[in-house]
Amino acid sequence: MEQKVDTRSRILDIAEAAVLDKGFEATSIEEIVAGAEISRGGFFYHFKDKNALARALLERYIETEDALYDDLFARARELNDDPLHCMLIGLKLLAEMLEEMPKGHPGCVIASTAYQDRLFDEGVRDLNRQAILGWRKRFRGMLEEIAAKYEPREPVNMDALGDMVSGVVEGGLVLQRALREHNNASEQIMLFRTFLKLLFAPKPN
Amino acid sequence: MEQKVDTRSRILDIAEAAVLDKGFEATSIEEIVAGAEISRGGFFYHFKDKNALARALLERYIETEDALYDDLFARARELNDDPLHCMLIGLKLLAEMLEEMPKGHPGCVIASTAYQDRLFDEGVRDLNRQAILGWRKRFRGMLEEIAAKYEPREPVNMDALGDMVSGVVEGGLVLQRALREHNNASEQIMLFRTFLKLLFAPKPN
DNA sequence: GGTCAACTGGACTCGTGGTACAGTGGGAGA
DNA sequence: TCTCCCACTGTACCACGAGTCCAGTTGACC
Repeated sequence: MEQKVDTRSRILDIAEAAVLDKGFEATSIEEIVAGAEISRGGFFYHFKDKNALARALLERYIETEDALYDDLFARARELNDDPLHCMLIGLKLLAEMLEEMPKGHPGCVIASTAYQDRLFDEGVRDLNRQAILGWRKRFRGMLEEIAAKYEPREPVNMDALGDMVSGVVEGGLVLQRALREHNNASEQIMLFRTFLKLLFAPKPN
Repeated sequence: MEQKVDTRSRILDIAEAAVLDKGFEATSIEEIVAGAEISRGGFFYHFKDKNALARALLERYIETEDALYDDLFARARELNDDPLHCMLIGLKLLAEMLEEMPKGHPGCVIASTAYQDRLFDEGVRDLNRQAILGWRKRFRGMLEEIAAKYEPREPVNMDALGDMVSGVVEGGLVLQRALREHNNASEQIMLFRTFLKLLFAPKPN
């Protein structure tokens, strides 16, 4: 039982690193089994095909990402009870976290699968969709709390504003991947933070 | 001579549509030659391998994208000479353009290649990089013009702010791809526009 | 009539995904 | 201690797509 869990998650670890490094299609089962020191048969014992691997990878990724957001904004809330300040602190923490990663954030599995989605079945695509909708809901909730207290200085679509957190992170990750820089995502988050500050700043009367 | 150009760009047309639809790796040479009604030999006569195809695709994409931005902001400038208003009009036009595409924007080749970049050689990756750096320069220039006239209400990193245009578009495209919605990118651009409005709004004294 | 660019078409190699299945080693339960 | 089953190993095999090689064809133009 221990070994089962062990091998399976070892496969996932190796696969995740490889997929984030060079993309799903470019990662061969051969190199995964070599890295995990198992046989090809062993791989197919755990995952019926590459699609099943993709699904497991996505599930795990979304779970840890969600946990990370939970933790981040819980800490922010401890530091300040005001919804706006809590959001601003949370974003700052997120930006710092992204920046502290020595090689930069590995890149988001979401975007990576979104652009290769025909390789996957409907289930995987739906997982992807649900993850983003989940983040929309999460951030939209936080933003509405803010808006209830501080009237926005310009009219905004709250769903879109909630999406902007994911969008800015995804976009930043695309940039830093393509540019081979390492702090674009965190800078983009900080700009979004500035946007929120301006949007919800109390009107000078 | 005519036929050469004709066949080559016919290949590129078919390949571009297929790549944007399902990703580079998922597009087989078989289907490209079937679509273009040529033989496999004919394909390899024009492109020595898939990498050469990717490069040509990227070059063409970047060229048209640049031309589009040129055109868009030239029209915006005609409508209003003030740098801030010109930028705001240009962004509005961009958002409208994205929205008018019936099936939504096909998705950006940049992001798609960024997440599969190990399939390509250094040249293709560099092309990608240069394109984004070009956009950074373009938008940074426009933003500096604005900042010279309207003092920003919050300190911002101008390179990052220039990148935010690309980032917001790329991020929006990732979202609409994954969500299967069709106006996320344009909404994200409109939010960025609101950000600029707030950032450069003249201070009430 | 000869040359060359732009192909066609077929045969072949190689890497990768995926199937099938027989066998094995070790731990848990009877 | 025997048995069973889980978690594999190892091998053989197929399909498919990328890429190579090359011999031959067609049409334009000098």
